[in-house]
Amino acid sequence: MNHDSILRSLIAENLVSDPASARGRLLHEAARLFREKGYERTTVRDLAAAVGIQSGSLFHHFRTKEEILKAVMVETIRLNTALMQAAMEAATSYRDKLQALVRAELESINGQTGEAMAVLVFEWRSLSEESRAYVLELRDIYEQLWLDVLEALRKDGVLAADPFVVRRMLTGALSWTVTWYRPNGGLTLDDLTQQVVAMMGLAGSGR
Amino acid sequence: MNHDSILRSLIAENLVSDPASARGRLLHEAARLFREKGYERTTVRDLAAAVGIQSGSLFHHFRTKEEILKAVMVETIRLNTALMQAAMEAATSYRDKLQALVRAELESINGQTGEAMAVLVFEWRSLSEESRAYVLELRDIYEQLWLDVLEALRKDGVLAADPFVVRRMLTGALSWTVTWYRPNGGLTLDDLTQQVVAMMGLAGSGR
DNA sequence: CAATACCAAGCAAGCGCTTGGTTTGTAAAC
DNA sequence: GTTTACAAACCAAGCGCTTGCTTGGTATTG
Repeated sequence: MNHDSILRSLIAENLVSDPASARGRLLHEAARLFREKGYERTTVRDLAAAVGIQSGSLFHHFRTKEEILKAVMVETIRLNTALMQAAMEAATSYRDKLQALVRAELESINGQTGEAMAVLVFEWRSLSEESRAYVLELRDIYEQLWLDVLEALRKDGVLAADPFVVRRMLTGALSWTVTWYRPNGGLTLDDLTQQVVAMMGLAGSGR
Repeated sequence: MNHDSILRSLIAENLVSDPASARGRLLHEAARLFREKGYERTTVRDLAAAVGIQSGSLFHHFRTKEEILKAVMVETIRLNTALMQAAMEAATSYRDKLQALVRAELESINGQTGEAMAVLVFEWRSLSEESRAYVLELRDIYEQLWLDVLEALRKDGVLAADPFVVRRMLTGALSWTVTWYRPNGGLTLDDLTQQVVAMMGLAGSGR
């Protein structure tokens, strides 16, 4: 299962919007603007202008501005959970599974869904109580993928530290790359992946 | 030089505000509110109410709301740069210096200045162009402390990875602790420091 | 008696969102 | 193959409210 076929099946199940649809294009522009200026500094007029409609017309697609933020986050988590699951299942050893997870998360943060991932990291405070609860629920599924692999590595004696702590450190380190990593800086995502794995004393598993 | 004496000398040089002064109390409350709700969602009325004055009276102390954000950030960097410098100079070996830096940064993120540090991480987009340039200038001084130590460790062959990459990964991992670490969770900052150092293959240097 | 710190009141601008009505796309009815 | 029906998509206008900030005046302090 490659990136495109996973995306297509999620669209078919109505779990994420088709990027070509009106809704999909709006969500893409929203992610870009939220990332660039922050949710609060982005006005509904900005959002509307970005897709070439009047501000009032937005409210035929979403009931509130916050619902747009929620949709950006929810669809991003859904897509990346699916991508991550596929990347992980393709690997055989737990060491390779971890490397696949790191690579996939770096990809999701610095690739196509990067803007939306940054929104997910930086704008969660602008969510309402209920939206936040729902997003956290989805995030837990995502996080469990990591913990399963890290716990297996620990049982095998490959990992000495607490899986929870390690996962949290990795979350910070990887998501922070969004603030500094630039693909055309001579450093590939594979290079980065290698450095991270090496940093954990798990180097030498090939690339 | 301990924490208090460093703070006092910075106050004497007018580089940070006395926490007991009107300005200092306002900045402390501002950091708390910016952290809790975000800069944009915090109104000047919120800020004024937090220190028990009218919203208009704020503008006798600061010309704009943004100037308050800038002051929170600038004073926090100044204080933590000084604290970090002291912590580092107290250590003898480079390995111990790194451990001291990690410990000091965890302290700054999760201790007294934690709220302000979180603001520094999450709210920089709300700064004006000029303020941002100034804050970045101060940050560069701070970052150089880290790079000097990491580069020395690399020359000694203790560290295999690129100091820039390592520092950035550490920045992410450590600043992210602000979102999950709770001191009364059975995990001390010393424990965390140990785990970080161990994660880098530099364990066994005592605590 | 000057400077500092504050209050009470409110302005202009920008905000999310609503409203009433028009255009566009689609598909059945004739 | 034109007409009719109807919903979805959109526009133009603007309402009600909140925002950062200003103003003119009054205590408080050394």
